[in-house]
Amino acid sequence: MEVSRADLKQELIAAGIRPSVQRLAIFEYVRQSCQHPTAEVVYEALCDELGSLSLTTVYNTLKLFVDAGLISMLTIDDTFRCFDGNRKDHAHFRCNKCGCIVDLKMKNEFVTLVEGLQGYEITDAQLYLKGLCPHCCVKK
Amino acid sequence: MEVSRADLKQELIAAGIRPSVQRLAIFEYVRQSCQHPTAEVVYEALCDELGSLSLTTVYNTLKLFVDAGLISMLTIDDTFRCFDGNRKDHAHFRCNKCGCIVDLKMKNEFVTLVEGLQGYEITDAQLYLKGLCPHCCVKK
DNA sequence: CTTTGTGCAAATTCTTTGCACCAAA
DNA sequence: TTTGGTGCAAAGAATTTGCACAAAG
Repeated sequence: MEVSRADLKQELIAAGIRPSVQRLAIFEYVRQSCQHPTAEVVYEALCDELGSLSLTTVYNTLKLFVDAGLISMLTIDDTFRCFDGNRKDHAHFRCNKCGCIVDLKMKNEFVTLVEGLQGYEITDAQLYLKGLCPHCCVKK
Repeated sequence: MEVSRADLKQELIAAGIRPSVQRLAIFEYVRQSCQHPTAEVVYEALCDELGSLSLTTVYNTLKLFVDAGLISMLTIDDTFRCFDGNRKDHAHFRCNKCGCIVDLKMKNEFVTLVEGLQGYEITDAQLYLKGLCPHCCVKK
């Protein structure tokens, strides 16, 4: 499952994005993370490693990746945006109690569920479920 | 399809919410609107009608309704929140070009599409599709 | 009277912008 | 040497908070 830095670098180049040190580090971090990090979290995590990094660069870079379709932005929590490097088709669940965000596998593609899409061109889809996660259900 | 003010008032009372003039007007507006208004839009629309109304009250009230499960909040556009009074199970589409947000009918419930929900308690679901609407597809 | 609702102004937070400096092709 | 990237400080925008006054039970 682990992808090499060289592969990630190639992926950036293929998308027409120059692989600067910052960009590659941010790309690697978001792609390998299972945590759906916010820009702030990415920044904190890479600050030391990179020696120099600004939050502005993180914001710029994440936006660049989203626009290029390399990662996606989640708005499942209305109080912050987070980012997802998982390229597989999947849904998201957010626990109302502990705030965890987890990936869920799909039985089928999103659009199969929707009627009347004639004439639409769909480029992105997100299914957000909210409630209580198994852990929080128990001690409810 | 049109619901009377009296019915909406009863619905508020049933939810344990006192039907003040402002609350009833906001509730009616969001329920009857097909436009997925933002707090700002609700405010602008009702300012004249009510004579006195503050944006704070609109924010407070919409939050109250969402928490009571009377309406839902959409985060399909990451730059603003909007609200939806449509109680039927449906998905949303947002056009990347013109910004319109439209309701889409579902063939099935959201959860039927997702695997591994054992142990989860789902209280809310949103399916967001993005791309180009038929109108913008044509003149693309 | 006592609790609840409203609304102004100020504060907060997340994100973007303008601009100067730096780095790579 | 020209184009593109980074990062600081400041601006911007959406939402929330604190507090005083008004209204309803």
